Amino acid sequence: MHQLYLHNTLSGRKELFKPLDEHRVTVYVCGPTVYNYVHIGNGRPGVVFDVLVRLLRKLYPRVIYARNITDIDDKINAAALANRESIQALADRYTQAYNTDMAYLGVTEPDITPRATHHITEMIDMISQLIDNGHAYANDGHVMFDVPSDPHYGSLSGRSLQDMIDGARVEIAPYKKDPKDFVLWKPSTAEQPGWESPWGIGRPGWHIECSAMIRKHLGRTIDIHGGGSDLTFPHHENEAAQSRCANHSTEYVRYWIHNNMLTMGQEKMSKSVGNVQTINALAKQYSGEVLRYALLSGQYRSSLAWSQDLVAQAQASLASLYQALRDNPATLDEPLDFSQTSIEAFPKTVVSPLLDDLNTPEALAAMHELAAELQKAVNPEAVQRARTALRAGGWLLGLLNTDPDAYFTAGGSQSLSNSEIDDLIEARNIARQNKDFARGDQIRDLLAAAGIELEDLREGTRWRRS
RNA sequence: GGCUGGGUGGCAGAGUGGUUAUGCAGCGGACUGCAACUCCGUGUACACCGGUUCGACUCCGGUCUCAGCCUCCA
Repeated sequence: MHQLYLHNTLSGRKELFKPLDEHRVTVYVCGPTVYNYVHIGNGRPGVVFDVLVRLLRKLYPRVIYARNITDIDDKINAAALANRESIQALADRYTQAYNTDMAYLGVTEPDITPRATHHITEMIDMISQLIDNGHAYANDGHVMFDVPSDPHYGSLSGRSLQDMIDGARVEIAPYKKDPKDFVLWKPSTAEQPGWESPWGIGRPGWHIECSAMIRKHLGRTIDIHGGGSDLTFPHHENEAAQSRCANHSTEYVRYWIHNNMLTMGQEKMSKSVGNVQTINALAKQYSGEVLRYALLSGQYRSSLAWSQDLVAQAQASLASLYQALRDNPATLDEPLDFSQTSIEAFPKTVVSPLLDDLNTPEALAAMHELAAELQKAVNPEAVQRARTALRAGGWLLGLLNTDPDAYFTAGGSQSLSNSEIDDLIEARNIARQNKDFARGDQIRDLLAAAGIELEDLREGTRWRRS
């Protein structure tokens, strides 16, 4: 039996994962607010939870994975205003861009991608229930969640109400009964997007969308809720409080999983700091798998130092895995899609670290061991066995999805074409046969200058773009 | 100030009470006309100070230090 252990923010420790219903495992991850291109830091939860879901699907017959799109937000309003375009057009454009970026990183599409604007009714219903339950109050067009009414408030982020009073920077507003109360609904002006509600034309607060969409699509208690560690407080704390109170349930999320941040130098990569690298921009220089490898090179709960060096190392590391596949071609037809393959058929050395709180660095280390085995395989059976193991492990991590030859020769449209390269290689080999090594080296230098590296093998000359 | 989590070799990054993960980079060798690819070999580590222990990088205490959250944020 394969047992999955996950670090649960709720308990602060690693726990054995046991879903509420083995036949219906529910996962929700906080997606982006769509007002701009997302940065590579936003890509981390996308990739991490993609690996988790791939693994869960091997362990359980049915997994329902939802990742939301936040398309109501004051930053969206501001960006649309600045661009002089409609809020919806802007949100749609960046939703599209986000989907493109995630696909580039090899992230499998979630089963459900709920959008906040499509769930206003559900949010209003939930807010009404909170008012009826005595956990929320309407005041001056606002509806506020009554934090002191929730006895469990603070249980997720591990802070007491007293902790929060110390040095609190919460906004004190006249419509709040308690400074910690947070907004469920707020009034909109004519320029702001607004919806009819029992409290006037307005729009929802930040946290309520997740609560309402989870209840609608996944249920009152879900197994896993993921997101960045910077969402733990206040977002997830508030979300959990309102869901517990609205659902009359003590258990909202069984396992809270939070990924740590990417850093630039010593500091967190963050839009507000401005030290971000968008996936869109990185995609012009690096393949999606390289970026994905770089993201997986650190365990998700550790911060990861993002740098050009890191990506370069990821590129070289990934190339060595592909090189093993390229050096040892398949001896028979092999599958590339392992989505239907049973967990037993995957290499244990890759699966075991993943079952232990998604230890992707150790899983990648195992991948390199498998690549070394492949390089040293002495007969066709051993080659095929090692290849299959490497491919399967790669599938679980979302890597090695490309044909190795294509991986090394793709791209570089602005330099030499493949046929030009082939012609030059042929000319060089003729020169070499005639012992005209000066001419041969001249051609090799010419190709090197164009970013083409040659590898003379027994079977012939092979090339790759550097 | 409160709450979290860290400090590992040139870089990234796992892990373990006693056999120097892994990758990238470096160095030596084999292969090669020379290279590249590949293979073989190889060096540099566990912030600091105490304690527990036959033995600690790993456990405990303290010090210094870094980051995250407490405001939007993946």
